[in-house]
Formats: sequence, C-alpha cells, structure tokens
Amino acid sequence: MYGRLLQAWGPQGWWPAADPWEMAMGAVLTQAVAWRNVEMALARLKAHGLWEPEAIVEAPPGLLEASLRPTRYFSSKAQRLRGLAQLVLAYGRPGRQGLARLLALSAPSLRQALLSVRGIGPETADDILLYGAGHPVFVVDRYTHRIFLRIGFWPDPRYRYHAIQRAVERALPPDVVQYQEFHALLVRLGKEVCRPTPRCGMCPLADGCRHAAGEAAGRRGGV
DNA sequence: TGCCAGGCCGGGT
DNA sequence: ACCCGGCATGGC
Repeated sequence: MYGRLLQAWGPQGWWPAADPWEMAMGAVLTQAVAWRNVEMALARLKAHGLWEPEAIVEAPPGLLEASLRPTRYFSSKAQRLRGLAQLVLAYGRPGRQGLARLLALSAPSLRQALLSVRGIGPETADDILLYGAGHPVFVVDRYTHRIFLRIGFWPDPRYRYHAIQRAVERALPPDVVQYQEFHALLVRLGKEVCRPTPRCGMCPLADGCRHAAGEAAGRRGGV
C-alpha cells in the first residue's frame, strides 16, 4: 500500500507546521475537524497574541475560546491547549525550551506525559511523537481504521488501535520519514477516495483492494 | 441541502 | 475494550 500510494501521489511533506510548538498545537486543534478550520484558528491565535505557551496559559478568560471557535469544540479545545501549554512550561521556561526538553524524553516517557493531559489521547500523542519528536511510531486515525477495515486488514478485532499500530510497525522498518509519509498518504486516501461513500474509481490501489473486488464486478475500483 | 471533517471523555456493558 | 452520546463550526 505504502509503495503504491507513494508512487501515485509522491511525498506529502507532513506535518504542515513551521516548528514543533505549532505542530503540537495543530495536533490538538485538528481533532475531528477539517484542517482548514485549524488554519483559521491558528491565524486567530497569532492575531490575538496567543501563540507562545506562556501567552496561552495567561490568556484572558474567553479570548482563547473565541480564537478557537472555528475548531468546533472550542471550549474543550481551549482547555486542552491550556493543558498542553502547562505541561510544556512544567518542563522549563521559556516555553520553547520546556518543549525541547519534553520532546527529548524517550518515546514511552513522552507518550505517558502527553496522555496525562486531559484531551490528549492515543492519536494526538502519537502525532506529536512522530511529527514533533521524530520517534518511529505509526499513527492510527479514523481514516486508517476505515481503510484497513475495508481492505480486510484486521489483525485482532479486540484491540483496534494497538493491533493495527503494532502490525504496521512490524511490517515496515522503523523509519520516521516512511511512517510520516504513510500516515499522510492514508489521510489523503481517506479524504479523497476511501470516504464513507467510496469513490473507488479514482483509487491508486485499485486491484490491490479487496473492497474493490467485492464492490462491483464490472466497474474498476479501489479502496 | 446535506454530508463530513487528521478525537476524546465518561458513561454503560 | 467496544459502543454510545456529547461536544457544536464551516466549507464543499
């Protein structure tokens, strides 16, 4: 899958952020939200001077929420961003230095630290591990679940997230760039092709997808 | 007009 | 560990 997607679409160049702090903020804000809405929110944060971790924890009541309105669950997202900023500052000031120390933790320690923040779950934590800290962990998101379910890749029905994650990490060498690109390619596949209502006609995987085989005998298909 | 978006939490089972 | 409801904006 990775080879075919990469051949068809090339490197996606993820994560779309200028530095690890912007990356981490984006990881929280993009939860169940279109990325364009995240870009709006990031621009509003910057415009209000709510960019550095210090500014976010000290933001006047309501201003953070107002900035995050485009990200849908803005009250929750504001709390989650505060929690992330507090974690960063707990590792040192200024916040940029604290973040550098936080990201220098081992992968298990960093994951545990991130998961201790209310509103940061497995995927958001792994996003930050992979794209922020450069650890070779495979990120499993909703698209990945949908795609792997449709193609019949279902390692162990009892444990969704970790079964898929471990299976991919065993199948591919622990190469950070490859994991970054594979996840980004799967997101694109989920957005453009393997949607709730599939558009298998434009799928780069085509004959490699079991869903396509069972879908329509006559029509060409993909995931 | 609907459909759908790069989750997470807390409840129940 | 899964399933469900709640959260609650904006673009294509």
